[in-house]
Amino acid sequence: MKAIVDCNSFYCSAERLFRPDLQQKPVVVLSNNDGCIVSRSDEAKALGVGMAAPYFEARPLILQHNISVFSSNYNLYGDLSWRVMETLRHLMGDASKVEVYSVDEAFIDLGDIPYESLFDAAMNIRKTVEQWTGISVSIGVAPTKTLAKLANYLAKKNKAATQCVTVLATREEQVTAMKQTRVTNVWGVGGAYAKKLINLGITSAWELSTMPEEWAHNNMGGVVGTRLVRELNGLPSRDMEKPLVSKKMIATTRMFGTPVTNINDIKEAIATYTSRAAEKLRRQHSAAKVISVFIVPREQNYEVSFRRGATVSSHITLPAATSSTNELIKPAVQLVEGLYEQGKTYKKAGVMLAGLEPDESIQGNLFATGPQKYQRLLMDMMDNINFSMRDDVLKFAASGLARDWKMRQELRSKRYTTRWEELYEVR
DNA sequence: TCTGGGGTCCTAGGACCC
DNA sequence: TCTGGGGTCCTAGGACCC
Repeated sequence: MKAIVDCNSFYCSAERLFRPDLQQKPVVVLSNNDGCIVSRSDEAKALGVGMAAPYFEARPLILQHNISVFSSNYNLYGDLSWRVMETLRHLMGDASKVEVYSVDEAFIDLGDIPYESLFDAAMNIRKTVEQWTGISVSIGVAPTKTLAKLANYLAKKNKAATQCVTVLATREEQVTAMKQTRVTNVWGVGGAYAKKLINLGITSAWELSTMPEEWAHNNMGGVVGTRLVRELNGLPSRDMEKPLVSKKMIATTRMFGTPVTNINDIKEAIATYTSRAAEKLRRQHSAAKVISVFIVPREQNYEVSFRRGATVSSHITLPAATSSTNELIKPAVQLVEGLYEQGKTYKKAGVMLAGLEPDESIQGNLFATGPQKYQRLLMDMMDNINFSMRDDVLKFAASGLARDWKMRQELRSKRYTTRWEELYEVR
């Protein structure tokens, strides 16, 4: 049996942990650039705040009901996430039985716990996590990951009745649950597949489970579709996965705080994103061989598109993989010159590093001269200082000083658990 | 009128996830 | 005026090989 443990309104719960006055009160957390709402407490949901609603649209409602608003505080969420996952690993007694799936979710391998004990086991996990970390979670238990996600969906949907734990151990329980669940709420069914399915008159998870595997293969992304149908039928087709040692791609992309027309501003932003991406690269001891850059212009014709114009991107394959910021900034900034068009207004840009390899296996560059040996030392020193002091004490000149394009983040709480200067104070 | 049968590797793009 | 950011997996199709 497998379980999925999912933190309830994670970002909101994290904010409330240090603001006990907000318990039982409506809270929302915004995406980067304070763009849209990415987490809502139950109270905020009940007041009608939509998921992923643009902040400016939800604002009247927020003011009307005095809902508390926070900008994203990823230092805080990252640290609390780690505490939750550590608790799960401790409870399972074996880290390999816990697969961290996202910042607020983990799959757990419950092994052969007898059916009648599953609910109590899950409840014990739920209560321990809450007691040790202050974060409340919901748990779905079933023979496959997809059914566990479905169980979790039902647990969250009716917290009072389920106490945030749903077990789908028998086939009868699974069928009943699937009949109650719309196909759009199945894990792995997104917008495109949902449209196809509904056109065919398939509206419930159960109906999807009765589709022939061959149909799923031909219409829902090949093996992905086959696996999905099998999982709904209780046949495990997605194993527990080993923790990913290192990422296969690293991206840093941001909306601009205000739209940008000047190429130098874009270059500064790209240089800054490249520095950030290179930090991530070094943290996982990788080096990148491919760097790509994209910029997104604002749509000129507002009638046609409410969002953005066509993204333009291009990439360069480097002669040798590298993890040093200055070697990456140069090609990145060059790419901007090829993409930028005079007279256009841009609203977003990003850098992606790919072709990643372990940094100890970088092929020696035949033409390397003395100073290159010290690159790594220099980078390590920069990373250490930037981490222990405040962000970006040390940076490359290409990143700029004024940074008019920097994203908005006006309502961020303190980084209570990761910065000494921002510790919680008790008077 | 006729035009093999395998392979591999790479990239772009679609779909999904939280 | 204002709509996020960071990932993964899979497939199709082209280039190239013998």
